Amino acid sequence: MQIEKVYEPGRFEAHWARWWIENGIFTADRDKPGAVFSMVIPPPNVTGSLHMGHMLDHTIMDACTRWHRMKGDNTLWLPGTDHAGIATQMVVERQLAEQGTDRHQLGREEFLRRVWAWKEKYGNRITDQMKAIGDSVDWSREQFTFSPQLSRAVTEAFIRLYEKGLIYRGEYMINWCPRCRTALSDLETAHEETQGSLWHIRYPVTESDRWLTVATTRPETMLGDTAVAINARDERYQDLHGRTVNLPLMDRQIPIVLDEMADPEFGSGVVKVTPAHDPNDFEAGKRHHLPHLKVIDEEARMTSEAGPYAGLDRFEARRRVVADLERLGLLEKVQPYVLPLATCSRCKTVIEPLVSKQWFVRMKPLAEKAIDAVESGAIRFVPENWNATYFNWMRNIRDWCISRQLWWGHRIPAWHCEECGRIVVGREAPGKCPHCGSNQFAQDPDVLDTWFSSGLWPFSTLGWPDQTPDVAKYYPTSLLITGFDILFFWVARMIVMGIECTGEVPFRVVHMHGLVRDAEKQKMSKTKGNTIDPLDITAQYGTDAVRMSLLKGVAAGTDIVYTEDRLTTARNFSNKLWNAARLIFMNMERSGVEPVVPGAAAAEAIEDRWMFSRLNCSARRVSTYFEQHRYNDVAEELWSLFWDHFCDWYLEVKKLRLAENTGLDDHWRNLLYSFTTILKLLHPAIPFITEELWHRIDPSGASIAVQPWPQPREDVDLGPEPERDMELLQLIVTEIRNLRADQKVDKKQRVTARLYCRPDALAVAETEHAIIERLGNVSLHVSEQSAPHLSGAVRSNTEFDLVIELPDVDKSALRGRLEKEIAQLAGLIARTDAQLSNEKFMKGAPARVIESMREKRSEYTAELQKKKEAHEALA
RNA sequence: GGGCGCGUAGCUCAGUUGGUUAGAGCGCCUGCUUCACACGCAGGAGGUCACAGGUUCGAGUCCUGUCGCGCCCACCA
Repeated sequence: MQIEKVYEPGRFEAHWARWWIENGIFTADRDKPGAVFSMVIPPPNVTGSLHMGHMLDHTIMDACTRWHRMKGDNTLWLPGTDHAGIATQMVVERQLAEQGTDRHQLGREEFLRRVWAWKEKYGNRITDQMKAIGDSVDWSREQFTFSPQLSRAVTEAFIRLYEKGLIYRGEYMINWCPRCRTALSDLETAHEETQGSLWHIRYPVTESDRWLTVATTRPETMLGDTAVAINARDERYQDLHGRTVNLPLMDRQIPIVLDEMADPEFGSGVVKVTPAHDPNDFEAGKRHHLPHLKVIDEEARMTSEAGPYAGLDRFEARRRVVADLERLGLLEKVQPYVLPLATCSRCKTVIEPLVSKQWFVRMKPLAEKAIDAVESGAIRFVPENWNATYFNWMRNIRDWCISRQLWWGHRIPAWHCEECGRIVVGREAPGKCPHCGSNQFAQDPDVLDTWFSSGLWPFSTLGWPDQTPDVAKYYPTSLLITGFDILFFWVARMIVMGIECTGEVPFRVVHMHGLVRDAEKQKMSKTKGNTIDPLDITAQYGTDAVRMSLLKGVAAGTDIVYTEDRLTTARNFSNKLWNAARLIFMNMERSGVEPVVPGAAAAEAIEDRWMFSRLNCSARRVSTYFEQHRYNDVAEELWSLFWDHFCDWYLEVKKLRLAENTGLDDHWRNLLYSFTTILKLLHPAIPFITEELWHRIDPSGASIAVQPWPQPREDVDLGPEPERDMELLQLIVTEIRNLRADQKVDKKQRVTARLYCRPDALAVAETEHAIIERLGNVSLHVSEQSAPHLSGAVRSNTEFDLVIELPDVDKSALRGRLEKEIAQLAGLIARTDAQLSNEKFMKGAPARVIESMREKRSEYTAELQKKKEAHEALA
C-alpha cells in the first residue's frame, strides 16, 4: 500500500464530493435536505461572491449535517445560506448560455457536473473566469428569471399577504438612491457621522420687520418649504400664530404652523417644513395638510419647481442657495455640525428622501408574532444575547418598503388597468378589469426586494405552497447557521414570513457566529482588498484544514481573526492524521494484516483500556458540544484526542507491541478499532481525509458518512478505573524523560534506571517493563519500594522513587526542580489549610468540596514529604 | 440618543450554572533527522485574568464604578 509522506491538500476532495452525490449519500442540491456543503467546488448558487463567511457557514452546516446523520437523525435540515444568489447564479448561467445551454433544461445534477468539469480543467481559476463574466454583465439591463418553483412561492406569498391586508401600495417618504435609481428599505441605508453645517436662515415675517430664524442642514430644500413650524408653548412667538413668512429666494408666502416637532430648546425653536424631502416634515405636512413641493428629482437634480435653480445638481444648488442668501443678508450664521448622513449601503451615494408610490409590508402585526416566537422559546438564538437586539429592532420596526425599481428580480404580481388605473393583484395577468371591464393591463414594472424571496427560503425550497412530503417532514427546520450581520435582513424576515405564510416558525434554533476578519481585525471586504478566496486556500491547504481552522475559531459571540497561522496548524493536523494512517498501513503490510474494520477485542493491555475509555469520553463530549453549538470545543476535543492521546501515547505504545506480532491479534484489532473510531469522530469536521482513509481500511466500500456514531463500549470490560494504570505508566516515562533532560543525558547514552515502587506502580512497571525501557530510553530495574539509601539522580513521588545511575550528577538541577515543586506544594497546602480552618467555609461549602479538599490536602502533604526527603538527601 | 460586546501568556484566543495548581495554538529557549510525520519528537520558560471597590467560606467567572477598544440600531431641524 503506497501512501505519500506528506498529505497533498485537495488530492481526493473533488473525487469524494462527487462520489457522495453519485451514491446518494448527500444531494448536490443545496436547497434540499441532506445537502452537502463541503465547499470543495463552488456551489452553483454562491459562486461569484464566495467569501470566508460562506466557508464558515458551510463548514458548520456540513459538520452538523454529518454528525446528525451518523447519529441516525434524518429529519435534520439546515436551510442554506443563499439569498441574493441572483447575480452569481446569473454568472454561471451566462457561462452556460455562451455554450448555448439553458440551466433549467440541464437539470441540477448536470449543471453541477459541468461546474466540476470546469473545476477540474481550470482549477480555481474558474472564480476569475466567473468574475470576469460577472463584470461584463450590464446588470441594469438583465432580466433575471427565478426557478419556476421559487417564483410560484414568491407570488403566492405576496398574494396571501396582500389579501390579508399586510401588503399595501402607498405614497410615502422612502429612501431613494439617485445613483441606483431605486427605492431602498431602511436596512439598506447606512448612517455615517459626517461633518456638515447648520445654516441659520432668516425668513422675514410677512408685513412686519421681524423675521424667524430657521436652522437647517440642507439649505437647498428650503426651495420646497411649504410652512415653518413653531411650538405653541414657545413664548417668543405667541403673537405670530396664524401669520405667514416670505420664503426667501422663492417669493412665496408660507404659513406659520403650530407643531410639537418644533423644540423650543433647539436653535431658534423654529423649523422649516419641507414635506416632499424630509420624513419628519412629511408627517408634519400630513398633520397640517400642507402641499408637497418636489424640488429635487430622482436624479438628485433640482426640478422646475426650484425656479432659478432648476436643473442644478442638489449640492451645486446648495452652494448657490447659500451664496444668494448671504448676498441678501439673510444668512444669520453657519455652525459646524456633525450629523448622521444616510447613504446607500451599496454605492455610498447620499440618500435622497423622496415621496413616492411604493409597495410596503405592514410590519407591526407581523412583528408582534415574531417577537412572541422568540419570547415563547419557539425559536432560540444561540448565543442568547441576540434576543435583546432582535427585540429592540422588532419593537421599533417601521413598514418595509419592498418594491425596487431595478431590472432584475421577481416582478410584483400586480397589474395596472390602463383604463381606470386601478390595480389587480393576482397569480397571472387578469383577463379583464373587475372595475371597468377593460382588458388592457400593464404589469407593475417594479421588482421585489431580494430579501422578500429570501424570507421564504426555509419553506419555498421544500415545495411550498404545495403540501409536499418534504414540507411535512422537514418544516419547521432544525437549525439556521449564519453570521449576525444578516440578523435583520434575513433571519428576522424569514421568521416573519414563515409565521405568516405557514403558521409555524421557520426554524427552531438560530446559531449566530461572528465575522471572519483579517489579521488587523478588519472586516473582509472586496473594496478593502483584504479578502481571502476560500477556493484558493482550500487548494493550498486542503478543504479539511480550512474547515478545521474555522471550527476551532467559532466561539459564541466573537469574531474570527483569520491568519495564515491558523491554516498552517490545521494543515499540520491533516498531515499528522495522514501520517498516523501511514504508520498503521505500513505495519499492516509488514504484519500481513488485511484491511478490516474489526470489533474491539478484550481490553487487556493497559493502553487499550485507557484508549477505549478516552474514546468513550470523547464521543460523548463531542456529541454534547454539537448539541450545545460549541463548535470550537468540538474541534479542540478532537484535536487533543487524536494528537495528544492517540498519537503521542497510544500509537507509541502499540508500535512497540506490534513490532514482532503477525496476523490480526488482539493488539491489531484494538488498534484498528481505535483508529477507525477516531476517523468516525473526526469525520464531521474533516470529511475528506477520513473518507479516503476509511476506504483503505474498510473493504466493504461503504461511506464513513453513513457509519453510526461511536457508542460507549458496553461489551468490553474496562475495569473500575480504566485510565489509572496508563496514567501511572505515563508518569513513570515522563519522570524518566525529565531526569534525562535535566541531567543533560545524551540520547545515545545508555543509562540504567532503578524504580522503587509502591504496589500500583510496581504492577505496571513489571508488566510494562519493555515499554517503559523503550519510551524512556533506559535499562530498567524494578523493585519493591524498600527505600534504601538512594544515590544518583533521584526523583521521588508518592508512587515510586526513580534513580538514574550517572557518574556525574548535576545536583543543582535536581535541587532546582525540587525547590520549585516544594514551594508550589507548600503554597497549595497553605491555601487548603486556610480554607479548612475557616469556620465559615466549613459551614458554607458543600460536603463534596470539603471532602475533595481534604483528600487533596493529604495528597499534597504526602507528596511534599517525599520531595522534602529527596531534597535533604541531596544536601 | 438607545442597545450589545470586548480587555486573560509576546501574538490569536478558549475558560460551560462561582469550587483543587487558569488552558490551547502560534512564537520563544534547550536537545534530537529515533525506520509515520521536522507540516515532526522530547523537555522548558512565560499570566498580580485592564483598574478600583463590593457580594461570598471561596471570584477570571456575579454586582457597581473607572479607563481603553469595537459593533449594531436611530426620521430631531
